This record gives sequence, C-alpha cells and structure tokens, in this order.
Amino acid sequence: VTPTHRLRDRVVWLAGRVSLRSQRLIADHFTGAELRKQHYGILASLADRGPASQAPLADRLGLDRSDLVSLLDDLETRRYVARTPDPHDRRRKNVAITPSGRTVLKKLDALVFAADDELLAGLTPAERVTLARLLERVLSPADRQNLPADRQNLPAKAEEGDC
Amino acid sequence: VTPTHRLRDRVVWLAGRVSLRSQRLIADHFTGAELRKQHYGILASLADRGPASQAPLADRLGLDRSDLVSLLDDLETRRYVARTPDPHDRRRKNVAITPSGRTVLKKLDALVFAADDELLAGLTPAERVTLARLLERVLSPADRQNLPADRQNLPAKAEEGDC
DNA sequence: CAGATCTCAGCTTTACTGACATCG
DNA sequence: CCGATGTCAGTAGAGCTGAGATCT
Repeated sequence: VTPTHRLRDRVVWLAGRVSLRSQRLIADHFTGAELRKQHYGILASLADRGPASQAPLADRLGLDRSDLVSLLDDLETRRYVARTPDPHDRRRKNVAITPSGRTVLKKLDALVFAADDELLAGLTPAERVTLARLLERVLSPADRQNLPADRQNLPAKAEEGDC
Repeated sequence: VTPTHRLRDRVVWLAGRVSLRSQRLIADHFTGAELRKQHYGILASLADRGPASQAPLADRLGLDRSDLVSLLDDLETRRYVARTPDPHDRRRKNVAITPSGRTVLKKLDALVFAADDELLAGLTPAERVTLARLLERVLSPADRQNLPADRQNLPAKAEEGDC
C-alpha cells in the first residue's frame, strides 16, 4: 500500500520544499527589517565564530565571494560591520561585527527564532534536535572541504532517546 | 563549551544550506538531460499521484500556477505530458504523463536517486528514513492548507521500527 | 610568474506579483 | 457579480561565471 511516492522519499526534493517554506517564513517575519536572511547569516557568523576576512567568511556561510561584497556593503553603510584592512596581508579585509551590529543581531535572532519555531510547530523538542543534527551532518562533508578545523564538537552519537 | 552557534541550531538556516547542496547535486547529475529539477517533480507527481489539472498540480508540488505554465510547455513539446481540456469544466486542462514521459522519468529518477545517495552519504539507512520522515512532517501542516483531501494516507504513526 | 583576494558586470534560474480573458 | 482557471509580463532575490586590479 505504499505506491512509491518518489518525491516523499527523496531528501533532495524535501529539502527544497522545506527550504522554500523556511525562506517564506523568514521573509514574513523580516518585513520592515530592511535586512534579509543572508545579512542575518553574516552577523550571526561574525558574532558566534569571530571576525574573518571575506573569503573564509563566504566559505563558512556557503556564499559566493562575489555575492558577499554587496551584502557587506549594506551592513557596512549601516555600521553593523566594519571592514578593516589586514596589516599582514594587504589583499585581505578583516570583517568584524560592531556593537550596534550585535544589537540588531539580537532583534533579528528573535525573528529567526520565531520563524524556526513556526516551521517546526509539528515536532517535539527532541525531534527538532534530531532534525537539526541530521541536517548538520548532511552538510558536514561538504563543509570539511571549506572549513579549516572548526568542527570537533560533534560527540558522534546522534542524540537518540526519542523517535 | 557550546558557544551558541546560532546558524547550526536553526533549521530554517540549515534547510537552506542543505537545499542549496541538493540543488547543486541534482544540477550536476542532470547535465545533458535538457530537463531540470521541477520537470522531474512534475513527472514524478503525475506518475505517482495521477493526473490533475494545473492548479491542483501546482499546489501539490509547491509551485506557483504561473510558473507551472512554461514548465508544462517544455514537457508538452517533448510529448512527455499531455494537456487535455476537461469536458466538465472548460476552464481546466487535465495534465497526464505519457508513456514516453514515464520512460524519461525512469532515467531522471535514477539521476535523482544518485544525487540523494550522494547527499546522504554520511547517514545510515535508518537515519535517512528518519530525516525524510521529519522533513515530511515539517511540510505537512503547510500542505494541508492547499491539498483538498489527499493526505489521509498518513496513519498518524510515523513509520518507526528503526532509529 | 603563479596564485590569492576583493570587486564588478552580466547572466540564469527561481519565486512572486499583478493583470487579463475565459468560464462556472 | 463573484470566484476559479490558465496565461502572460514584469520584478526581485539568489547563485554563478568571467574578468580585472591589487597584492603575496
């Protein structure tokens, strides 16, 4: 009685659908915020993982270096981040979040948290953790090509106890 | 020792990353196939869930009705689907997959399956099922708003037996 | 000179919006 | 008249490509 339903079993398809819904939820919650999803990602990454020059920053966000430029321009003109030339390598520009950037990040983080909560409304807290861990592990092999050495904090056991 | 790492705990963010990687994998596997991800979705939906007119078809794929038009044009000119006017409601056009459409679907399905396998390389079979089920459940509440009465085949128990 | 970094310009795909003619 | 359907045109976001200037 399981008539194959291809799309329901293909994570590559389901991920696209969930991503689209996530995008809509975030966009809805962000109305009037003059910043978008990627801006939030940049601020969050800078706050949680420290400053970086643009190339590594783009890598850890999964963005293209060229697309990062205008996003940083947006944030820089609003004084949410600061681009300072690297004294050791004059090609690089070190990007750091500013105090006012942290203030905005706090507000945006609440919006993203609300969107996340809305997306996962049908799941228990334990299931949400399981889902996040599985998605993170799906991403890991691709990230290992980019990230230098930043990912040792996975205890290798996948948080069972539910499901 | 868990320094908050916002992006790693937000499914709305992780879903976007996984979706992007999925998109790249599918696009890679589809090189030379003259059809894209959505074309596959249309064919798969028509094959697995039967023919439908365009509006319901768009709903069950999560596409916009307007975007479905040109996608169906592509498939129709290649004789993979057939649009036939509905005799009971002359506004509607019933869309069905053709025999040659099923042939192409088989080939595309192998490509998508390969992409899915590559995406989930780091997960065990049981974990893959768990991930698919969780993603499906995230999608369900949104789908119930669109689909008329097409989703009773979820027995309210989420196919455990693993995990 | 090879390679990395930042930047810019242009392109494609995707999703959305608004409008329209047709029909129930 | 209201609402649904299929279609079209235009818009904006997102990602990619290729190139250039600067620097290691």
